Amino acid sequence: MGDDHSSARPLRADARRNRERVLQIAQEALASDGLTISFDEIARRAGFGVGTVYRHFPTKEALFEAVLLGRIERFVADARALATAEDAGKAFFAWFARVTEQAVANQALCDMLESGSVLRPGSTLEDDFTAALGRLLTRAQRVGAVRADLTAHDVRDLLRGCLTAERRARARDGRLRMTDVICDGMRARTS
Amino acid sequence: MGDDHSSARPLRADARRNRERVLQIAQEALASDGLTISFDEIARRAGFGVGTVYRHFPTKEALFEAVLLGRIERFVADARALATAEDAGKAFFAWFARVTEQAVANQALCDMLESGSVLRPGSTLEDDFTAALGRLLTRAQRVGAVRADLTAHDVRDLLRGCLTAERRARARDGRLRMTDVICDGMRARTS
DNA sequence: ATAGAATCGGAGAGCTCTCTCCGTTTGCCG
DNA sequence: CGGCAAACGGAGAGAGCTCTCCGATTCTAT
Repeated sequence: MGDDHSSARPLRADARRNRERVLQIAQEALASDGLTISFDEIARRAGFGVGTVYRHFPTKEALFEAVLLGRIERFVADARALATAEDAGKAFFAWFARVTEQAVANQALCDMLESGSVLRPGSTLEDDFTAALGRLLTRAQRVGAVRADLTAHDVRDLLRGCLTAERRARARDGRLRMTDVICDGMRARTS
Repeated sequence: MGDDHSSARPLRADARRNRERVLQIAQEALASDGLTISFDEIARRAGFGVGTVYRHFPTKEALFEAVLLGRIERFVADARALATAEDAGKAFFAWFARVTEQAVANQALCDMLESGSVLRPGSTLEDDFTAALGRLLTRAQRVGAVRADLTAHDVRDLLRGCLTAERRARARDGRLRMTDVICDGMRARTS
């Protein structure tokens, strides 16, 4: 997923190793500390000079994207895979719970999903995310599993809120899942 | 509220005027920009040197508390006033919606309610808030209006999440209220 | 009006953060 | 093994933030 601009020239062996190490450490640091962690701090934890890290990733944002974009792309892929499931209601709620579950364990992922746009303007990932979500939603609404007045953007916003709530609840004791409550709220009231 | 340490000596007339102006500007700045706004920026907007603002409020936090604490105290007071309402379910949901409604219009209030503790450690406001909320909740649960498995802390966390979601939704178009969905999720499923 | 106290203004200390630059070190190939 | 391109390290520029200090200014009591 990196910015290999491949076919240019293969990285020297030590450089490739170091690049991997930076990604590994950045991944851990982002999961525990979120997007506010400083670039210097990541370099320090990885045991490199800050210049070395900048050699591999030209900006802080580039490094963070290298770590996190794949995770979000997988959410989109999951949604697409579930778009043909038999039970549309179950598929929708399973996806919602799965995204929450994964994101809650990763501070930076939460920050990114909660923030205004997943990426710097110009990317289409945010749109892909909402579109894939929208297909799950529409099918679930068609079978009467989800309130008909919700849009994909509404669900997107509820997901943000769910992350905020669930993360807090987990920090306390994790007994009750806030996600359950919010999913219940999205269910159609037909029955 | 204020740190008047009254009965010391009355402020000079110009100083009192300036103090009021700082509070006024800070209130507006916090509502629109949230807790991340800088102290210098508030001084600039108010048209004062930064030293003047520090004369009135010894730290950034002190200024922010002077602006925001009263708002949160009013939420607590509202909850206490509603604790004797006839319809316990209606009282609970009305309070929840009221807090959301007020906070959503004020970025800094959201930041404060969503952050870990309302105040620096040592204050009891956070506890008062949760306790007052808890009384509304218990009464609503007793009449079967709210899921029995929710605790006051759960509702506190759902409120945080609701603010995140609702603020986003409002920024889009404000048609559907995310608060409705989350309140529905909190309702008992008895019927 | 005037002295003296209260208040103001803003330069700047000290901190953190992102990112650059370049002298030093290291891996690679003939 | 020798030489050179590639990679490394970290000092430091530059920006932003909180907060302090003290000379300049303004109010007020007499």
